[in-house]
Amino acid sequence: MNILPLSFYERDTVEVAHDLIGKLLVRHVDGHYLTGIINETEAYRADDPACHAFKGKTERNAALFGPVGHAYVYFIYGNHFCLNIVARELSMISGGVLIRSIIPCQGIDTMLRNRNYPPTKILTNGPGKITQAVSITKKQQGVDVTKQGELYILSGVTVNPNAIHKTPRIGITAAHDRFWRFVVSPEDIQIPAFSNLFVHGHE
DNA sequence: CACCCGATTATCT
DNA sequence: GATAATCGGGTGT
Repeated sequence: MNILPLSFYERDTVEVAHDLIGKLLVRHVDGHYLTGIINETEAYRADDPACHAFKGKTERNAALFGPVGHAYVYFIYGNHFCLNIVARELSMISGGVLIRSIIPCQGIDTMLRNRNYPPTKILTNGPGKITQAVSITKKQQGVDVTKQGELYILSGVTVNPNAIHKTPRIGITAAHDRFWRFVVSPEDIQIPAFSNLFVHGHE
């Protein structure tokens, strides 16, 4: 179980979005580990009208132009935070991968409390739900997820490529011909019984 | 389960 | 002043 290195994120944004499926998102907060397998992502590339960075750099989207492997967090609809990981080829000026859904693994009790006890099935199946469940706000703006700290990503599990579906991205009208959303149903992810998915720390 | 709609505010024009 | 990479509650099938 290894942390994903910088080089993982220094590739085409769409490729990284695809490859993040099956990886383990780890949030370490208040002495608790809150983790889940990433099962839905979307790519947003600089050359793409749907990307926040398409029209250039602003205060809000600045992190998208920063170093790869760092978090870009934005606030939307007056209520919700959404988590992206900056990823791009060196030739691209910006780009990021929106984490849309995770399968809760560790710290489910805390995540349930953070979300006011919904059915576990819908605990973290949306970008705004994930950030609420694992306590991510703009305080995590720019966090380096290639370093073991408050937020990072581990290698996770292997996913059958045939189980990963490609669709247009959710909630946008621009560039609907780009199938840059990647999703796999929880049933199609094998989580080994005696897996090393459990993250251990000093508690 | 599918669709519809209102809430709520940081950010940009 | 308008907009938004969403959510949850409501209604109807």
